[in-house]
Amino acid sequence: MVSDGIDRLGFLIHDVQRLMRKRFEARASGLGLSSAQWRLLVRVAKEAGVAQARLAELLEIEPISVSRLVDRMEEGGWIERRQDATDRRVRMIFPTEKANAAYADVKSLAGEVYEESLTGVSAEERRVLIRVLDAIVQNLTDAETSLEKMKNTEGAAA
Amino acid sequence: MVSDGIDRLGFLIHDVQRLMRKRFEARASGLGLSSAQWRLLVRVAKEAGVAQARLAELLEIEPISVSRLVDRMEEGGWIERRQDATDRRVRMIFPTEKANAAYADVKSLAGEVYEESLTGVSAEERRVLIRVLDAIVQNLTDAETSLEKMKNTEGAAA
DNA sequence: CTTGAATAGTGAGCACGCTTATTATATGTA
DNA sequence: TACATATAATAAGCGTGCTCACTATTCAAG
Repeated sequence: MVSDGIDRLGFLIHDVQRLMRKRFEARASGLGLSSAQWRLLVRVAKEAGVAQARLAELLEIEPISVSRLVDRMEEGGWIERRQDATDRRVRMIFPTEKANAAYADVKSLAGEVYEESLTGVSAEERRVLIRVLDAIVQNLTDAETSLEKMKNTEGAAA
Repeated sequence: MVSDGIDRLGFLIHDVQRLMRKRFEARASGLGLSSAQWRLLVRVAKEAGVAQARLAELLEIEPISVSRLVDRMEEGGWIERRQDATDRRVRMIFPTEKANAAYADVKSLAGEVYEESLTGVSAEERRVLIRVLDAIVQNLTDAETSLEKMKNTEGAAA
């Protein structure tokens, strides 16, 4: 069926993501913190000293993307790299004082963007939205995982 | 309130967008068509001869981004630029035969990704999802517009 | 006609994601 | 111990978005 709007799902998600990012960054531009940097900072604030490889898992991006992001954030004074004493391959990531000081402000700023986005959307609709988005993430993550596992099984079987 | 999950809205939207894009491109990689290129192609298929500036409006991206995208799509043989006879500034964009031939296939492929994403999501939940996403786009687009227009005039809300 | 503003498109250069490949270090095994 | 494999991080280079600046062209006054 076409009239249900599902055929626009990809376009809608794409538009919403872009608009929310732009809105957030317009507000946070004074701080010099992008939305990608904010996502990383949330993780680092909750788990100071986390390794880059672990951040890549948590953020579900590639390790190389974390490298570059951390480069810019270190330059911006948001985080710092430290050597792990027991494994010299590892760079542990810590938030700076600047990051800790800004954290609460940026979080409330993000909340404002969410509220602005959801103006006129009922509590029940909000619950459904979050539930469905969670389900989509689950569906696509599962599918990805099973694809990867099939590749391995294929190799073993052959 | 934190426990309703709204504080994760930005992260969720971001994750869903990224996962859907990756999933689409994994399937369309054989064709050599990215999701951004597919978005543009949908517009061009519906309105052959559209100017780049109009495409930028429709896709809600900047004209320079359209330029680059059209460069790559022209090189990939998906579209072609033609001069407008009455306004020599304008480049009119037309789909190629290759694009017309692939259109139905790619569209059904996109539909598959949507269905896969929404596995286990009820018809009612899907309606709510689309409705709320539309509302968010409206809220953020309106806000953007009104911000620009109301830079100097405070108050006087409609 | 001439001038000035608006519009269409593009160049340069940045952020943030990716794939592929490389280096340094750990770890498992013969 | 020595060698193969796995893991952590980075380098090179691409796609897609952006801002800012620029050229070419059209249009609106005068």
